[in-house]
Amino acid sequence: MSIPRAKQAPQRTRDKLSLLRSHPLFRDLPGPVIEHLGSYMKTRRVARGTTIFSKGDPGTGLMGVLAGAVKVSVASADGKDIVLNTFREGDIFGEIALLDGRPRTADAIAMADCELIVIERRDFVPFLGSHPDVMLKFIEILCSRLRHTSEQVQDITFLNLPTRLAKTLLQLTAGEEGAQRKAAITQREISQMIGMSRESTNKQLRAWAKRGWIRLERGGVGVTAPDKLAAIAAEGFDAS
Amino acid sequence: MSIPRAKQAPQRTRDKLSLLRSHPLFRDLPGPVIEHLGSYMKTRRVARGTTIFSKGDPGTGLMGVLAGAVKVSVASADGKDIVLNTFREGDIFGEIALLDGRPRTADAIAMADCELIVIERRDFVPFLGSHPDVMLKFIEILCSRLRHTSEQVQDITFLNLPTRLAKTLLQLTAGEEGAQRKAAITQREISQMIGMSRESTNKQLRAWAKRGWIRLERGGVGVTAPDKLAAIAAEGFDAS
DNA sequence: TTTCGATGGTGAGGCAGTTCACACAGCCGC
DNA sequence: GCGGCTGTGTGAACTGCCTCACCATCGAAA
Repeated sequence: MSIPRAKQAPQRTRDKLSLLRSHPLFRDLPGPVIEHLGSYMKTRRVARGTTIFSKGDPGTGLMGVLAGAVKVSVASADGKDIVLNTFREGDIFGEIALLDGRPRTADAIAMADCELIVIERRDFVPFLGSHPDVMLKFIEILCSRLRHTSEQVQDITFLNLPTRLAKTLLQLTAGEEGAQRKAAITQREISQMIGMSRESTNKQLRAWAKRGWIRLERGGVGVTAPDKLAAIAAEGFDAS
Repeated sequence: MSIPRAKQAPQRTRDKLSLLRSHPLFRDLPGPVIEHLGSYMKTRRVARGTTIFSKGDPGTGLMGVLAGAVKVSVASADGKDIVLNTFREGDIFGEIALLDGRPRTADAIAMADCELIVIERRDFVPFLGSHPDVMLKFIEILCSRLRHTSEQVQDITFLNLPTRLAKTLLQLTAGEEGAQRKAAITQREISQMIGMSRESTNKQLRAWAKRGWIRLERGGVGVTAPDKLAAIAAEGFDAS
């Protein structure tokens, strides 16, 4: 019943080729092409907390998550962090630097032990040039990223702490319908996702825990009353 | 010496084909292809304040600015606005809805009298499919939009009012080196670009005007001491 | 087993920026 | 040339969130 420890070995639920075959980006490609791509890929295991790439690095390639979870964040001059995006099993990331060849604009850090795939830019770009259908898929991905980031701008400017927190908790635990919606994440990371201080975030979480809407554990949150949180996320204020 | 009124008729400094030929998206295309594209385009004149498209509209096409300026913004439930992006002569916008076919996620409003070009999605998508090189250009554009929006997230979360304001004033007046860097824009619009209240923005502007760093007119700002503003934008605080 | 870093919990105090309530100037249309 | 609208200017009161300064607990490493 407890939230799975992040440190346990990542489950190898899929391998390189299986990720390719099931990912929308490549799903429609003929088998030989997928195997060809697979030969370019390397896999990389990283432990929780590891920096996968840093802001300013030359963007060497495209990354995919086979197992684990990754956050993409930036740090301010005075040590604060904000999370721009998170990725989990089956997602790909790092496509901006891959596509435009410019330096990475953020850090990528493993939120749990991860297994990643890496495709180098020098291998991928020529492939891309001869596969317009894949380019179209990338365009779709970029568009959805853009919609996501622009929603983040709106959330930050329009919504207050409880609203943003409720929204984020629901997103974090989405996909685990039924029994217990829970997520393995520290409160500090949550605070960085919503762009608020750890202390303020903690106080709001406690308040909801006291009402029985969520359950708090070390390194994890469980949502027990998604409807209450959804109401706050929608109303824009905490109608206790 | 005064800031040009926004209401004056837009100068027709370029026509449809000239925009196409000079825009990075199409520059490298052969002449006949450009003329082919040109036959799909319509032009549209809109007065300052006109809503060009609204959030939720089906994304019917790609827009280009022949003359004037356009802001893309979203409104919150309680009437506040935030500007996500601005476009001026030679820019194209509305490419997200064009490319992924989903509804517009923001409003586009003419900041001055404008002349626009419009290419319908149904005309453009087939063209795109047979021009991978143009797709690559769009990928570049999307990447740079993404970098811009993610920088906006960082600015909002990390920087205070003076810093964001200084940065924005410099951007607004960039490109007008030498004599007088000025921009025709209302203070309310500036406040919406930096995501702060009009009142706070006004007070900071006045403070700088008193020091002689900027000049304020009705409907415009002139930057007289760009170096001072650059210092604030860099330092992150107002070291008077 | 002890120590130490990472995580979570909590209250007091401060402040940047908001909200509200005006007042006043230009500009536009009639 | 007269309302009315838009743009600007300004102060007082308020407030959400941050900062700071702790302490408690857990887990892993030494």
